[in-house]
Amino acid sequence: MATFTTISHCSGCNLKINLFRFLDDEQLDLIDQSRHEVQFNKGETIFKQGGPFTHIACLTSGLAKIYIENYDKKNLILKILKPTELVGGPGFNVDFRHHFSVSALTDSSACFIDVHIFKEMVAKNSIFSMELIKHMNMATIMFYERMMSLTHKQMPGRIADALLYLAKIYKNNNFETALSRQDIADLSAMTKESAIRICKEFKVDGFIDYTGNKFSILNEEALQQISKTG
Amino acid sequence: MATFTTISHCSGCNLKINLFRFLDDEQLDLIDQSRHEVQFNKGETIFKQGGPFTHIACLTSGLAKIYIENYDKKNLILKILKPTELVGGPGFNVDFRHHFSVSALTDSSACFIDVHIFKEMVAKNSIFSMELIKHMNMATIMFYERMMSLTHKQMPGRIADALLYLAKIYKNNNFETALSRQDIADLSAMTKESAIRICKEFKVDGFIDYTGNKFSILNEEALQQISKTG
DNA sequence: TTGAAATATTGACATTTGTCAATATTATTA
DNA sequence: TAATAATATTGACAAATGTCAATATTTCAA
Repeated sequence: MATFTTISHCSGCNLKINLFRFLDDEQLDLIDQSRHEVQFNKGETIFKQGGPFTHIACLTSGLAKIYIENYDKKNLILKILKPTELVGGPGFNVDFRHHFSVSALTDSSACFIDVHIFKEMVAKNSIFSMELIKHMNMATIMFYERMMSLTHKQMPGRIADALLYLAKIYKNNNFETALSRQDIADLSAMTKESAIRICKEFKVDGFIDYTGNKFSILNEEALQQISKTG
Repeated sequence: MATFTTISHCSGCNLKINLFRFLDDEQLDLIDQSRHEVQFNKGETIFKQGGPFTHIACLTSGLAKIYIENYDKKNLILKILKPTELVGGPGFNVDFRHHFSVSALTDSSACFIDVHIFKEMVAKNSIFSMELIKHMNMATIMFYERMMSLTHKQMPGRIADALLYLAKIYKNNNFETALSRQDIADLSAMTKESAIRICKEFKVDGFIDYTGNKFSILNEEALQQISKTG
């Protein structure tokens, strides 16, 4: 079960969060008063697609996946969330519902900030709102790349992208991933069988190696090339 | 060649543009002074991907496509732009470059607004900035749907989506489209041959009819169903 | 009006990708 | 620890999709 705890103060944490740099002390206090931290176990849902958008979350530890759920079972992972990234969603100022789900890939903790208070910050602090817009636009730019990768590359290119992305997430070409094979498939818009097969090919070709969930990228240039070729 | 003209005043036009409702008269005047209108011939480029993002555009007549260009030749049409929609892009507040191209599908005209002035409006008018955020988020929500359609549906589902989208653009189930078959393919993330084949199937099945670029949706429910089924 | 040039259509075929079922491996719990 | 469930892997096959080439049709300019 998710449990509640309290950590010191936002100000100790906020330096890492790009956006909150732009709040003054008073505003930061206001956020600090309203926030609360929640612990999540691996697999637990942080935001549920379709559910009410009452809080912005900041992942403070662990790893989470942001994904769109489908009528059938085919999910699409939009992004892997790592500390100390913020997650809200496009329901902000629209319908205040979640348009994706977020769930913990590992035991995690997240700070929740009341969206009304967040909204007030945006309305009252124009520097903050300009930065929020920048933040949203950067997400959109990444999203465009994602879209091109998923719609215009064949499976090897998409798996190469996924592996390079994971290496970036883990900040290392050797990483033990919390993602299942199905997650890797959901990140690459293909079936898990296909994802497994392409990974195996890369392994046979000597571009990567792995045992279980421990991956090593042995030839990053080759993967970059495959990513480009599509 | 594109030519310059002048029309009366923004205030005559702004009622139709959701966003500009939230500017006061003074701000509207400021925009009015800086704006200029340009005529585009069919096929001409309005914004070029990679180029400098100096102006926001508002399509005042005609139809345009917003698309991402690829290293090879495979473009992806993100959306069809119709009057009187605004187009800027995610380069705003980020790198002030265009991350997609926009080109006229028919002879068109567009008003250009200096992005510095636009930015000032956003910074100075919090209602306007909140609405801009809403506007951006609505685009993102539509984009998510697009992404799921393109990555998780098979070709018939994607073509059904494209045809239903076009009917919405033209506000009629009978329309003569300015899109080429290649455009329809670029909207559906497939080759033009495949797009043609699926359209033909729909025609044989009696769901649609067409001659040249004149399309009729005869059985919208069937298309909706195919869209759902994937 | 006529002849390029561009666009659209079709068919044959190869390739890519998904499906399904069988089996192996790993994690979890009684 | 053994049994069970969940996850991962593999192979055979079917279905979906792209490629290429040939031909038809339309558009546009001289």
